[in-house]
Amino acid sequence: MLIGHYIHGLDDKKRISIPAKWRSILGKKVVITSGLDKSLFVYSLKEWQKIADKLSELSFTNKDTRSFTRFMLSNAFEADLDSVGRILITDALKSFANIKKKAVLVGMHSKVEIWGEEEWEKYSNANNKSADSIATKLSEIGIL
Amino acid sequence: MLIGHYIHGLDDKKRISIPAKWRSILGKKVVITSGLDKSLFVYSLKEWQKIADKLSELSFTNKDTRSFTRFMLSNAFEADLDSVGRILITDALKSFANIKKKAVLVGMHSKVEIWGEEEWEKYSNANNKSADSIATKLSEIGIL
DNA sequence: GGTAAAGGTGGGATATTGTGGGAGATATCT
DNA sequence: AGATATCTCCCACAATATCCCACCTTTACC
Repeated sequence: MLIGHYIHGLDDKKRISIPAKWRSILGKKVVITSGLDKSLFVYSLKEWQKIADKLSELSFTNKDTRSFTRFMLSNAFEADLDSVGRILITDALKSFANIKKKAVLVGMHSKVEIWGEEEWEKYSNANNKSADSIATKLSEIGIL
Repeated sequence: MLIGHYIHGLDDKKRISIPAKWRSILGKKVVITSGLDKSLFVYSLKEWQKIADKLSELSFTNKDTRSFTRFMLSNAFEADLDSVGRILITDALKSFANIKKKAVLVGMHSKVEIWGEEEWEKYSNANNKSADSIATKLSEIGIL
């Protein structure tokens, strides 16, 4: 289970370290793609396969599913962890998530999200304020 | 699995490089034809055979499937990769996809799409905006 | 608190890839 | 048939990505 968050820097070669704790879970190869809220999604090869299978079931003659599949696949990139556990962030993904010098890696169950530092600050600040009201909602529906 | 996208230039001889990562998947010979949304489809010989089989199963008496089959087959031709992994784009296909100096190669599971650069920009800009609808799609197929 | 291990960062050498161009073979037109 | 244009195969170069090793900081442990 991937949890917690880490702030790591991107070097000149656009590499970023995957936290050591997560490496055994993610494996040697991962797939990174554009996600939601200006973040990137990182999947283990196994998890990605599940998604890819579902996508390939969609018919390419339907216009909507075509554009959705293109969104998911065109920015996807199979990245190998190097000998010290880093992956490469392509230019396209880097600018999609608005990542500058530092990025935030967030553990989200089975996948990792990567955020640009500023974007993360903005998002989590806005979200912490509403955490109370979310907690209230959760208790109302009996989860917490 | 073919994923990601690359921007490559067409030289004076109308050749374009197939990304090195994809060559082992596509093989030495590919079939290129006019696709959907003003893009070209590139299949490995094996995948093309599947498509051709499916097309032949379609009813000849139906007007729509007839014209679709014609559309897929009439512009298809077999292209060999040269010694450094390039294929030739005929004038007909080049103008069909409105390819000028640069083209975008998009990995779509089992096939590659080739877009004119401007066309790709237009298309992806028009589609990336709707993150909500993407989230909806994701939950529909059970990813989130 | 000091020492050892582990994790994150940086940089250099090498191999690979994308692109351009040339020579020979093939086709086309007068 | 000859000349001209086109296509195909092959080689060369420059840019870039990949691999590998070394450093430095932080963490853990005695």
